Amino acid sequence: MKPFERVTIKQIAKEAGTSIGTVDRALSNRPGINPATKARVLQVAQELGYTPNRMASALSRKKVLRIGVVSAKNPADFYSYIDQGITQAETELRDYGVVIERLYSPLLAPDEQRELLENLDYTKYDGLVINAGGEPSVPYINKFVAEGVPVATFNSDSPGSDRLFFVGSNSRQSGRLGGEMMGKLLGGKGKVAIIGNYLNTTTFVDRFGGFCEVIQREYPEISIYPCAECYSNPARAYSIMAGLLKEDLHINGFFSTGYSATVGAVEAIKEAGRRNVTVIGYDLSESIMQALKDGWCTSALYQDPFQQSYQALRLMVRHLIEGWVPPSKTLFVEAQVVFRYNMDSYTKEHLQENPFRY
Amino acid sequence: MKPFERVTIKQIAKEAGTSIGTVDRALSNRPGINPATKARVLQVAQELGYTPNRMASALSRKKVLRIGVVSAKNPADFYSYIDQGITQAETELRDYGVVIERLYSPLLAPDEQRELLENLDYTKYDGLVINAGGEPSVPYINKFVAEGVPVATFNSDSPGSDRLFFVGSNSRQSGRLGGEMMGKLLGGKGKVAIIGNYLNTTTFVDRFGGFCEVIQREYPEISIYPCAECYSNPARAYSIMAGLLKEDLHINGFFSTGYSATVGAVEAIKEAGRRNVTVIGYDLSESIMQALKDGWCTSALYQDPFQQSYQALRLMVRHLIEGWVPPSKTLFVEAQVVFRYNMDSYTKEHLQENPFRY
DNA sequence: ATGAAAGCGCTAACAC
DNA sequence: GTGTTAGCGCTTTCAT
Repeated sequence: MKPFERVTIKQIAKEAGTSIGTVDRALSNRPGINPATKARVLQVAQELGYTPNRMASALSRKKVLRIGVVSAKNPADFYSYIDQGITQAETELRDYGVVIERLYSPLLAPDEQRELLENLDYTKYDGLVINAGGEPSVPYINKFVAEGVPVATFNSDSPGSDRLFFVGSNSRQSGRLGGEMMGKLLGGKGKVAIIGNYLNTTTFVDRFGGFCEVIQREYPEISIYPCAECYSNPARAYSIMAGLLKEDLHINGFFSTGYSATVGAVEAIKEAGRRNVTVIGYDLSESIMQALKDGWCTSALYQDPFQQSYQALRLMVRHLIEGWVPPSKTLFVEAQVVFRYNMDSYTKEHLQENPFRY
Repeated sequence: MKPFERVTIKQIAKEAGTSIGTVDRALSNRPGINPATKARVLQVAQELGYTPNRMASALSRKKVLRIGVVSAKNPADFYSYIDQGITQAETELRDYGVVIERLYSPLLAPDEQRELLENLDYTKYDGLVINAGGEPSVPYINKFVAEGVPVATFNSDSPGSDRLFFVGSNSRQSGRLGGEMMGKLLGGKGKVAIIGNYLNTTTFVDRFGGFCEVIQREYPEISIYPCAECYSNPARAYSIMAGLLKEDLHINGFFSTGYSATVGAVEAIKEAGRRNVTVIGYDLSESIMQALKDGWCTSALYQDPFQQSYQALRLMVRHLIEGWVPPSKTLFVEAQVVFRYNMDSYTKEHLQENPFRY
């Protein structure tokens, strides 16, 4: 229990033979300072190993940093995890004077997002963190940035935009992982069918591409059955799968690259009672967890939505407070491999009472 | 950009018709206050929805919270990850006036830890976070706690002690996961050999128990070959494995429940050129990652040591500052399933430049 | 261009 | 038992 030991601006002022006001001007890059004094102060700060006290800074700012989070409400199954990440960031960042405002549309549909962004009073915010709706959201993001409000995207990106960074998953990488797992689980031979939500989305293309890359290179005895598209409709995925299973094409593996595709596919396999097929899906929900438990789904690849919103917010605050800039425009959170016996960590109840996520 | 909107003690004081000093006495549970006034103040605080401003609190404390972290240096391969977690916690918690002191012995051997704890001037610390050495460390931990210095353990526990909580992995659960993966990767049949570091440690017993539980219940066609002990010596694990492979007992799976066991086993399999065996190991290192890449190791179960030290520190600070108490004495971090194509996220380089771990 | 001073919300020391 | 006051390190405003 000793007094604070960190270097303060006061010490720098003394050392540099000036006042704390001037030190602040130098450190915070504010105008009204002689370049020579500025250089000297910076030099001293460097030598003393000064690190700013973020708490004192936030306290004296006397203003809150207001951050708007644009996302959706449904399907609640999925978005509640995102919301939990936001809540976590909210409680942690409150100490830094950060206030978060949720701006949710019912769905993450292009129209709904457009309307929301159209009517958004962006001048109220010091930063915007957006679960973006792809191409249609680009002009809005660019406008916000042009007007001086930094934007970060998460979960779903708007690649061409001027956003500062994107926090999400590496689809190509997770596709490769899926390929490897499928290859190993099938013992290197068989026939696998692939079903996706929309075949023309980059998410599908990347997951599919990664999957095929590995299968073709490392598991030549596994063939890939041409893929089907279910338009994010579990019922459609179900009927496609049911059809495939009936034809008996000796398919022993299914790779479904999206949430809805996984739900529908699993349902069909359960209905057909086919225990001898290996199913690798994406994302988690009550129904997928049940399938994991009952053995109708072999494994799920999960890209922790909690982490995506949580980290995007943390980094935006770092940008706003410390002027941090990302090393890359795209920041990937690790995909989690979920089997039956490590599934419990991802149930909603578990997450809610997880002491590490408070 | 508006002024702070949170309720302050000043507002509570005004509302309760008293001074901020009294409010503080009530809120911080300090003596010298009339029970009646205290109740009234608490009531008002409750009504106004007061949340303390941790920044202002840390600032005005004028003291640092000094936390000692007891751990080891070697094998550096492993402990450097633990150290990274400590560094992360250190930078994040610095704002809260937390100073961390590293107290590392060369190895985590009973004698070395005992000596370190014996000579530890625990009165210097507000809290101690210990990578404990099991039973031998219990009396020391109990003494520290008795003398008023709270203790938390991480990575390795001292179960019978008075520590506030333990942050580590759930061995039984990861054993089950290993069993499930082995069962699925072997297509439900075969013979698997198990090798561990010390057969009488709880870690081994739990991992082994979880593994057998699942294999016996769900994969009756898989037989388990009696286990071998390698005393944390890779060379010994190597010779055991080489022997087993030579005898040709039709073993097609290996489950190694510890780091050294995994390293040695993988080496033997590589030497024998046996591609047809499935190996599930524990932990990660340069050599294991190389084996994953070359296909000599199928998958590794990884209990993120970074998270263990990082979270233990965070929670200890929460305890010290907010009086938080854990919901359970044992807090588990999730085991990660690592294959070749998601391995990169766990390389040291990747972790170092990971923007989420700064 | 620079210095002095007020004050953010809280704790701790000191008066009464 | 209670009120008052002096800071913690920083930002901001107002003099100079």
